[in-house]
Parts: sequence; structure tokens; C-alpha cells
Amino acid sequence: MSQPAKTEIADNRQRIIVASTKLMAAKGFDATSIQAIADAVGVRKQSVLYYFSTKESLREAVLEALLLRWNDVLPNLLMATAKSGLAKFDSVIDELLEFFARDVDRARLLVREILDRPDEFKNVLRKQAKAWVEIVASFIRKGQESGQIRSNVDPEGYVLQTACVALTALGTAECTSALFPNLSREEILKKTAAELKRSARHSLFVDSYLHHQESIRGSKEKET
Amino acid sequence: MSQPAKTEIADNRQRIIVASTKLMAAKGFDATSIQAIADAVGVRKQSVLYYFSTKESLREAVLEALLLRWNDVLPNLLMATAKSGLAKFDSVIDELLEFFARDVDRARLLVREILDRPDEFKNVLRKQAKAWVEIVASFIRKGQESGQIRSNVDPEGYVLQTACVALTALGTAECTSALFPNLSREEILKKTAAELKRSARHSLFVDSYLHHQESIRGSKEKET
DNA sequence: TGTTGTGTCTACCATGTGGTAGAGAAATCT
DNA sequence: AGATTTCTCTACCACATGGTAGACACAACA
Repeated sequence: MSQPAKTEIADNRQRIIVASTKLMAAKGFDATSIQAIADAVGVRKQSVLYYFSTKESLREAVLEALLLRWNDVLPNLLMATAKSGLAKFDSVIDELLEFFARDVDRARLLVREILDRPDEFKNVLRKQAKAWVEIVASFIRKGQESGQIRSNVDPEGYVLQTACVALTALGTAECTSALFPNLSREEILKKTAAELKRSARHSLFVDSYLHHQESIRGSKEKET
Repeated sequence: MSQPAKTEIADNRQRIIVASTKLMAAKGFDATSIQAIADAVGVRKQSVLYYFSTKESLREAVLEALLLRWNDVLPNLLMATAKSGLAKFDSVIDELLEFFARDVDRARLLVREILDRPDEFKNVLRKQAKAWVEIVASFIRKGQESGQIRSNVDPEGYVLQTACVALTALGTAECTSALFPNLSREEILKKTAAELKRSARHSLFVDSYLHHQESIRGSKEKET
């Protein structure tokens, strides 16, 4: 009589992960009780513990789900390698910003993870990120040789910091933009992302290259 | 027999705040028990509760102490208004970066506060930050009129985002720089701060102005 | 039809938490 | 010297937490 008939809603495991992500992003891991997660899903606490026998294992599952979705994005990033220069930059940075802006809980959760368990996050970084940081860094070096990219850029440092800044800035954007009281949530995120992109762009490319690209785009628009 | 003789170490209240700051920055408010704070200070739990009758009041005291130290820095920032252009930018950004780099617990604690209690932080921002954000923004506008500063900069947005980015990037620097395994903690902070400054600078000033300033500095060095 | 596995439940527990009550030592004041 | 204030302590409590044990319902398969 008690069970909810296992309708097509199904997969309580997934629903638990989703609810946990939301709650942990908002309140933090320690402040999120299993009970609260159960309530959010509409189920008893022990049902949660059935899928994840410890709270720790739930944390790992939530994080794994997040990284999994990041891997969905990576192909798009690598695909962008066909383009070159500014166009490639735009593709990569747009993808990065879009990833966190679409669901800020991801960003918030990761920021919390960085603060709460820095050592574990370091490992994730070394295993998951090192490869593509170096790929992007190598493109930056190429750009430096051809004079499009500033010579005072440290390639690895730039990539790492840009990613980190995108993560943290978008995770905290809604709050730190309190001085723009008449902007909606979406507008704040859009504005923040735009400023991040602008900053990342100018700190990477020399002005003369950007101006040149602009004029090219301008003349192309005239053609069509 | 039990009391520790009240030596010149003194002021347990202050020691409690210091220990709390460290612990809360590292583990978060909820995950930091009063017991743990007491242990860190070397005192019983109830002695902590003597000074701060609730955990919440302790949190407020810790935050107040932090903002107080920020007010020590503000004068230096405003003093810098005597300079102009790039020199002023350098003063302000150096002060900002130094404030968080000198003690990253400040940054971490604030980031946590942003995540955990966004609404309260919004109020702090509106009350404490609005004034000087507008001051700096007005200088940016002046720089835009004279062509030194890029026209695509949104003054308030830039100031806000730069401060936020400095805060979060320095708070997470030690962890996110895991790909530079052979750098010490201090070197990582220095490197992060340098990159933040570089990025903030290039996203604000046009290249021609920066080049011009460089050549001026160069000739001045020749004089002396 | 009986058996087995899956999922949800009720009942319970040990532990750690924030917080209260109040005793007692040391310094300060009168 | 006696009174008062300041500070730290021991003892205790109500409560929420993560986690265990086991009953019960449903579906699928033999």
C-alpha cells in the first residue's frame, strides 16, 4: 500500500542525485542532511540510504554525475580546433561559460568542493584537466609566435586561471551583482559572462589583432 | 587550580575569533563545531559560549573582525586618488590583491559566506561597497573620455567583477594551481595575483596607452 | 505457484551538536 | 577584608544526525 506504484517517473536514484546537487550547491555538503534530501525527493530517509549506503558515497555520485556532463561538453571544445585564432578562442570560452551559466549549481558545487576538499579536487584537476589545459596552452604559444597573443601571457597559467575565474565568478554572480538591483537572474549571468569573456579576450590578444579581426568581420558583413 | 593563571597571552575572546576564522575558512561554518574551536584555543567549550552565547553571534563577530580589517585598507585605497591613470590603477589593484593574498583565510571565508548566506552578503555589499565602487567607476569613466580606457568597459561591472574575481581566485588559488606542482604556496599566490593584475590591466587600458606609459617609465629610469 | 531480488518502509540507536544551569577561582572595587 | 565582577569550569539536556536491522510489498522468473 505504501509504495508509489513505480510509475514512469521512475529512477529515484537519479532524482536523489539531482536533489542532492541542488541542496549541496545551496547549503553545502555538511549542512545538507540525508533527511532533507529525502524530503526533497518525497521519500523516506532509508530509501536514500538504500541507493547510497553512506553520505560520502552520495557525494561521490553527485560529483561523478557533474564531471560526466562536463565530458559531454569536451567534444564541442575539441571540435573548435578546426577554427583558428579569435574564432577558436570564442568557441572555447563560450562553451566554458555556457557550461556553468546554464546551471550555476554546477559552479557552486565545484567551488564548495575546492574549499572543502582541496586535496581531492587537486587530484581531479591533475587527472581530468591537465590534458586539455596543455592543448589550449600550446595554441596560445602558437599565437604568441605569430604576434597575435601578448608575449607576457603565461599559457598554462592563463588557461587555468581563466577556467577558475569563470567557475567562481559565475557561481557567485547572482550574489556579487547585488549592486545591480534591477537586473534579473538571467541578465546578471549574461552580463557576468560577457564581462568575463571581454576580460579574457583583452588579456590574451593584442589590440591590433582584435582591431584587424573586427575590420575583417565588418567587410564580410558588407559582402553578404 | 584549573584556570590558566591569565598570563600576558590574554584576551581569549580575540583568540577565539582568530581560531574560528581559521577553522571556518577551512571547513565552513556548519562543519566547525564550538568544541573544535575550544580545542584549538585550548579551553573548554563553555568558555567559548561565555563570550559568544550562540554560534550565530560568533559568526557575526568573525565577520565583523574581517570587515574591520578591510576598513584599515580603505584609506590606502583612497589615498591613491592623488595619482592618476595607470599609477592609480596599480595602487588600487595592488592593495586589493595584497589584502586577500596576505591572509587567504579572509578570501575563503568571504567566498563561503557568499555561497552560504547570499542574501546577507548582498546587504553587506550594498552598504559597505557601493560607495567606493562608484568612486572607482567614476575614474574609469574619466579614463574612457580621455581614450586611455577601453570604451567597451562597463565601469561598475568592471569594478565589481574585478573585486569578486580577486576574492575567489586568491581564495582558491592554492588548490586550482595543482598543475604547477613545484611551486610553493607563496609562489602560487604571487603568480595568481600577478596574472589577475595583468588581466585586469589589459581588459581596462588600451594597448597604446600602456605602451606609452612603458616608454615614459623607461625614459625616467634612464634619467635617474 | 513458489522463489528470488528489488525497493520502500517502520523502528531503533549511538554519537555529536548547540545550548542551559550553576559552582568556583581570580582579580577588582569599596 | 568583604563584596562584586569576570572568567572558566563540570554536569547535564534535548535534539538532529548518520547509520543498522529487519519487516513488507511488488515484479520477474522458474
